[in-house]
Amino acid sequence: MNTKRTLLGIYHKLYAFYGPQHWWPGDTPFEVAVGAILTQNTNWSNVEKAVGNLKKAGVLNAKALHLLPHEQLASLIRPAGYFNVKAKRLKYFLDFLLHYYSGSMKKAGKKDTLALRQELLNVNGIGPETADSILLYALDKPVFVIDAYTKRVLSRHGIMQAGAGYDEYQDLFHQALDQEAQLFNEYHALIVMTGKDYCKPKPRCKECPLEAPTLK
DNA sequence: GACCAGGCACATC
DNA sequence: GATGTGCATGGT
Repeated sequence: MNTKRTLLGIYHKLYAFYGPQHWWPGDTPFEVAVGAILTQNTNWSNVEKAVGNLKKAGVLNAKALHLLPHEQLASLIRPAGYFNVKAKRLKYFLDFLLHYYSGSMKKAGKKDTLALRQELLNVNGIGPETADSILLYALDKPVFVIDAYTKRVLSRHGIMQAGAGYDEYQDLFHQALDQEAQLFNEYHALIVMTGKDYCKPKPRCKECPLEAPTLK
């Protein structure tokens, strides 16, 4: 099987069907990074409410957010769910960003990509998907983001084994595609779009594998 | 009322 | 190393 051709074929099909996605919805790199933490296992519309609260309160910047007491921060991001956990995770990220990069995403973006990725992974509350979302969507680095949808779509089509890990999925895209942030940006966003059309795998589910209409 | 959503850390085996 | 569990709101 020619993986490169397969992945490019899927990309073009999705792009033709859905069109450009213009991700990530966020005004600044910092807002994108905050959104990446808030969206963990959460519907985006809930994240929008939380981000809206932060904006309305005038605290959507590293220093102000860092000064906010836990209870106030948790209260503002409540609509995003897991608000106590996410308040802590935001604080850990802010500790990191302020300490090493003076709170500046722009400064962080000047660091070597793989080195910065490792630094982000060392922050409690930032795992591979969140780190890569920040690198790609906030800092425009060519790092492919793997999420539950990516795994579902690729495994459902037999391109990857269902049990494969994050790095295996990511390697597949990195090896098959040109290292272009814009391509990775659009492709992952399109996978999320079509991924919503795939049923979540369940034990004894007779509908699986279900192919999304766009890929048939 | 059940299920799902753009995860992650931690405990336990 | 693999598996299970807690975290929580809001839409369908």
